[in-house]
Amino acid sequence: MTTEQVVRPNIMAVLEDRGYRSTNSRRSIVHILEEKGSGFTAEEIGRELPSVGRATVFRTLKLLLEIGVICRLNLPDGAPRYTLSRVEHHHHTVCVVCGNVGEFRAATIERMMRSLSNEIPGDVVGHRIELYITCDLCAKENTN
Amino acid sequence: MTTEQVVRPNIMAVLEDRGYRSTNSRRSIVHILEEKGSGFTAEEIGRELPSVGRATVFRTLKLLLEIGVICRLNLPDGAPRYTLSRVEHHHHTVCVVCGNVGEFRAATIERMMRSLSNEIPGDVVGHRIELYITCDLCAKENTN
DNA sequence: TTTACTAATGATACTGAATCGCATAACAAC
DNA sequence: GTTGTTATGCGATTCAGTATCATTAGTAAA
Repeated sequence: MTTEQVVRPNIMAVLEDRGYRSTNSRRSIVHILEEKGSGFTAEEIGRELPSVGRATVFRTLKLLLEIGVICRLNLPDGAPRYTLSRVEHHHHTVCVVCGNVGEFRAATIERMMRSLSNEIPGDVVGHRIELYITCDLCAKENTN
Repeated sequence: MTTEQVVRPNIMAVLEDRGYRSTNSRRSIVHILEEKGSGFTAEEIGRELPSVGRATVFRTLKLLLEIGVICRLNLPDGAPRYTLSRVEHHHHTVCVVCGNVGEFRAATIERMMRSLSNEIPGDVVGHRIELYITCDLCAKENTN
């Protein structure tokens, strides 16, 4: 399994490379994302940037999703949460207590998913795995 | 892997056993669910039952979710879809073309998830797996 | 460094899914 | 039937996300 931090590409550079403009709003949104890192909602970002329009927040998140630098997590309840995506293909751990989101990768899972393809009626084109956990921090707080 | 149909409990009986009333609206909603079986949205049900109030459709689906006879599937886009849940613990296949939802169970997955627990920081309390596929029907239509 | 083009923005209105509050209706037990 | 309570339908409301559109601000070229 791999949980190490991977050097994150300069997000604004990625945007510009794709022909998108480097604007004030985008820079400040990206800045917040890099601060927060994981598990933020669109609303949270809007709240921290009152000068940036609601629509722009959503537009920017959509853009970042498309170019793959963040990913959206549809938890069973509540608004979708976004996470900076550190590694190419990965899955998420979600703490059921505090809602914090982590990333992990496990080669064994990928191998197994590929072997499942033979047993599923149809062509498997992708998969998504979420692990629900109580994170170490929340576990500790509970025992105190 | 297990894909066989399992005898489904009488949903209305389950409701009544828990002290909920057997009402007209609930009966007709449950009836539709049993007809459709998988991959329906709340809106679809409401459309087929114009005499039943919107709120009641949502209330009933929520109730059925709570008692575990259906499950909700949050696909990356569009409204959540519901499926009758045939077996206790299972996962879903979603056709990326037609949106049809299937169920599967694989002991190997469960074993692996359990072994993953040792490598994840925190206590794993549950998991959710979705396989994205193109189903046989859609694959066939494409080649024609 | 101006000019000119066009992408991006913010404000606002709007959509669509889901929930809330409430007066009324329907159920279950007697 | 009578009664107490649960469930309902309606309409208003919330909340995430999108569409529209006039205006602004990047960008590249003159």
